[in-house]
Amino acid sequence: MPELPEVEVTRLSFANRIAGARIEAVRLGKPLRWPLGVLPAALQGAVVQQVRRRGKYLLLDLDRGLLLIHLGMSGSLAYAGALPPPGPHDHFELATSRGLLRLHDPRRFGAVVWAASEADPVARKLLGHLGVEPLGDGFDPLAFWQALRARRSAIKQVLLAGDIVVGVGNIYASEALFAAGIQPTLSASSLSQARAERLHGAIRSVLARALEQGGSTLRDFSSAEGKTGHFQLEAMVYDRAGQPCRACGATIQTLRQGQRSTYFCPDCQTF
DNA sequence: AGGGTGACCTGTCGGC
DNA sequence: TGCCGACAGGTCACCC
Repeated sequence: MPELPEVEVTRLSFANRIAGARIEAVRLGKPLRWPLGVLPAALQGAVVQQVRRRGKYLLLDLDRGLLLIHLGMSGSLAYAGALPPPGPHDHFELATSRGLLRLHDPRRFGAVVWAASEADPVARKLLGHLGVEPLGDGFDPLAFWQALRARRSAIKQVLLAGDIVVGVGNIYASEALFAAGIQPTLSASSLSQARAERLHGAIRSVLARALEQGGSTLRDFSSAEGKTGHFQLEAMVYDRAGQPCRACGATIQTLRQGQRSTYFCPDCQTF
């Protein structure tokens, strides 16, 4: 479910409410990804100071260390004063002085990892290679083009790799490439400066619009306060194979890149 | 180092 | 109805 917009929507939906909460108990379900050490008993009694986001990771800053939460493919958080009894896919829960924070993740590709700090090797392994934040000041058009020039893979796969720019997943990669008029199979290194700058703008505008719409809810995504997203209703290409392009009427096509589906318009994406 | 592949998991859907 | 393969919002370890 979660690309940058969904993760950010999730963050915004509980960050203010959980700030200052003291962790009173931890409940674990089945193991998630990267069981990097057992969550330390020190978690108990720790106070959540703020919630940040880096790429698709949520970072809960505690008064001792930080908790990295990744939603994987199927994860979502819920945060409320009370929640229904945990189900078979609820694999992590914090009981705090201000309510319950629960991770629901059927496929268990998500992760909850504690690190002493961001300099901790555990945190660096997960965050250290990440590219720039697409909605931040560090996402520069010229630097983006120069980074792309060094990569011979297909532009779609370079976007997904996340080491140049973070947060763009399978939905928004297809959408941004459509908005920029670029064929997903084009080698990243062959983008002109003008096209790279257009893609830079497209990534920003697509992610910002998705954020405004509360993210995309394809199956079961919802924010920590239970709200679903609506961006999927205005997707131009994602999950629209065989349907007419909303811009030109041509039939939306699909192909596989790195075992992921890519959607594109053969008439609008010609560069 | 960049690039390609398989692996991790569970649920759902379409076809036979 | 039942079974079986393909596919689903991500990312890492592992090869060359």
